[in-house]
Amino acid sequence: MPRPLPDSVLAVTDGSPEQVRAHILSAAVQVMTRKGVSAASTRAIAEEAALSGGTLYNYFSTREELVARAIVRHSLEVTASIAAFPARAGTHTVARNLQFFVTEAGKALDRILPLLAAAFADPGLLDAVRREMLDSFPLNDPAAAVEKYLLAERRLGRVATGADCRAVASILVGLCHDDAFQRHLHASDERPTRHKEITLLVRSLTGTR
Amino acid sequence: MPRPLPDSVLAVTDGSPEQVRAHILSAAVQVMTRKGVSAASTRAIAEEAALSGGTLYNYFSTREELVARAIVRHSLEVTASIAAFPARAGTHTVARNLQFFVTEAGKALDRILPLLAAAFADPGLLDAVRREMLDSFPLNDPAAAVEKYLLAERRLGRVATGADCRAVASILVGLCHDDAFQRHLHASDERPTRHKEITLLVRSLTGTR
Amino acid sequence: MPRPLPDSVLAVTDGSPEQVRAHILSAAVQVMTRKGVSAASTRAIAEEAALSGGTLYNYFSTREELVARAIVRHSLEVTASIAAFPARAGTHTVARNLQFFVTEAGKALDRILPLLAAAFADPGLLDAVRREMLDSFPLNDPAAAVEKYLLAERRLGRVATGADCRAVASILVGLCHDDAFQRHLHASDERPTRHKEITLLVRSLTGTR
Amino acid sequence: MPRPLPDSVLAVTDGSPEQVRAHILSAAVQVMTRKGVSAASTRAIAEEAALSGGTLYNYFSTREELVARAIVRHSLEVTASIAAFPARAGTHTVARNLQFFVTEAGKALDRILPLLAAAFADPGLLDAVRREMLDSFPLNDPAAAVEKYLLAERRLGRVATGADCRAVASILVGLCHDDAFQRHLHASDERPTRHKEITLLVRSLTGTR
DNA sequence: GATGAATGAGCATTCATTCAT
DNA sequence: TATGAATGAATGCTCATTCAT
Repeated sequence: MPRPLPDSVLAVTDGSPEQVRAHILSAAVQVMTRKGVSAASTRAIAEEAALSGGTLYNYFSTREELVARAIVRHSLEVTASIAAFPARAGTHTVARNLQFFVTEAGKALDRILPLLAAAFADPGLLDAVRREMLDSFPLNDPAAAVEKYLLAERRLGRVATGADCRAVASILVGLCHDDAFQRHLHASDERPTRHKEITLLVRSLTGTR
Repeated sequence: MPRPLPDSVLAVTDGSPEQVRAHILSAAVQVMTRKGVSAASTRAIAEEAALSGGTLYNYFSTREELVARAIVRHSLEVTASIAAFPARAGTHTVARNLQFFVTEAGKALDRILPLLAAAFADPGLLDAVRREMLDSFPLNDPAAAVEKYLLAERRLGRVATGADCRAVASILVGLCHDDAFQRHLHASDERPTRHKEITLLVRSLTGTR
Repeated sequence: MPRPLPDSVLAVTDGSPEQVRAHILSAAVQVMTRKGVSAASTRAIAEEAALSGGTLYNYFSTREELVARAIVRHSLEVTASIAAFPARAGTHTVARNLQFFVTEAGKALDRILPLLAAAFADPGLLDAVRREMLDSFPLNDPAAAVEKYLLAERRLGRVATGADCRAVASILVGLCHDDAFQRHLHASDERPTRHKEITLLVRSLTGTR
Repeated sequence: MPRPLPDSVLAVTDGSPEQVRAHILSAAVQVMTRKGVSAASTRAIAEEAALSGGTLYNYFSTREELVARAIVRHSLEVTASIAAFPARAGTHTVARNLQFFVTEAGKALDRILPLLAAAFADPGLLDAVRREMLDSFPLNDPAAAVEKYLLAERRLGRVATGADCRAVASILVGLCHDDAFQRHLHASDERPTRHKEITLLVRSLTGTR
């Protein structure tokens, strides 16, 4: 019988469907990152959002849709900083910038991986995530950001004209994925610097021997 | 009606504990790959194995142990062929061999990724997988296999003396991980050839420009 | 079909949480007294209450809590009449009143004993019962009621000044326990009158020989 | 396929059905007293007896029969010492002897009560226990032992001729039951001496005021 | 006889979803 | 429109019992 949204919700939203939806998604992200995706039951999300369980269904049609949307939204937020990477062109050294990317992308992946892993483990959820990604496009494409950065450096003359920027970008992102994968698999906190690989790539980019 | 294993099980095993255990693990892998790890309930596994639910517990002490063992065992089987990769040293061309590796490792990863992802999504299961991996050591380490291959090529003179074989191996494996990740995330069947990246790596290996 | 309580439940409650809780507790008592505490599974209780199994958990957090509460509540109800016993002081004869107590307490114990026995047999349940008893205090203490009655009789002059009322009360309650125990152990319906023991006690109380 | 009983069993029995049965009952008693009746699964009993689970069914037709028999046997053993009580007639003082009885019977009841409680909680088991008791008759009847003791004292002149020995015996046993009951219900280790009640009884026995 | 694996009903509990209020 | 109680299927796991060997 109680009609208005609880005060605690109105305190952080204007009560509009969009904002309430966003509020619920934030709650879902909170729960998922704190306790894991499997702990993100509708009850837990509703509690975190300070809403009744039934209310969720006024904003999302199933738990799957809600969780998928939360995963994608969180991924977008976490990778947002990557969009700024091309702006580093011309600053520091190329090697140091690539190193920086590996470190930052690594941190971002650490936060995303558990959520995407949960999606990979559940075909229905994975489908929902895919649908959601299509709607949310363009996703932050890390390889594209790196390529953009390298092309800028090429224009600045800090990278050889013939360098295959796309290939180097792909490789760099691959390294990040590998690192995150290994870290999770072996419960390691070590964050490899990838010095040697970056050196190899820089040589390739600059044409030095 | 308690005693003999059902005919359907005896048809594919000799009834020995080892084979029954393997049969159950196969059933678990079947279910997990077909329906996702989250659908691999004890009931579903028992049904797939054509066994009663209680019987599972004569062979495994918890569902977690059973699933973890199935994941690790499947991973070992799928990556077994990688151990043979170093033997390609001296055959074909280095580029073609690396290409071959990317393709084969990609196929293997496609089969493993969903299972490992499920482990990543469930802390308890991940722990069990780690324990299981320790028992099953040595795991097939793809980067080590590639490095071994490259070192052999260097001995054969097909790779420059100064080439950083370890770094190239790391990069190659990173590419594979990235490919598999992208493929799963986007439900793609495309298998990128990674021609350009391999070219870059070969140049680095041979010291050509 | 999720929402309203079934008609059969609304027929005996007003639908308020307190009454539904009481209804569930009654169902639990029914099952326990009819089939034994070991048969009081959540399913059986839910069925007796004409509710879905999950609904129980909206009113009690575990089966143990539910069963313990049912046991204590039932015990309180059954022993409620004992609180009125002291009011008999001055009426009838002391012997007849003690006889009356033995009979009434015996009937009450017959209904309680199997439930308390079940608690004795299950450490976890026993703990829960103890906790519940603390909350429900003051429990009806039969010995205290008898002592209170005897002290009143002493004030009225129907019991000798030097009589040890506490000791007599203890003894009387002990007789009741013994009777109930024997009755249950031997599936007997016989209700011993305890004439001779009461005579002995009355002599002690009145100082007659 | 293994035919003979395991060595560990043959080490403590002669392999005859009676002794094997007794061995199994001992194992059951061990488990029940150590872990509680609810932990006395057939598996646990078989393990304690160092026998295969199926073997139990060559000696007992159901778990219920086995457990009931173990309970009754244990009760007989524990109360065996009571048979010796009448021999105390003429020694010490009557009061002290009654005190001794209360203490000893209390200890015995503490060991029996959890087992009988479990039986009271489960109608099927209780029936089995009753059947078993009929077969095992005569049970050690504590009240009868006390009465026998008191009659002997009467013959010795330490108890008045007119004393109602039967009634006093009943009362004393009732006190023991009550004590055990209270102890279990309140998780108490206190063992009340029952000084005042015994004094009352002794006065009744000796005709003193 | 002794074995121990197979059985499947049974257990307490959780959960996404619904819908009368 | 928000609520929160009702639902009942599903979960991992245990257990007494059977019976081919």
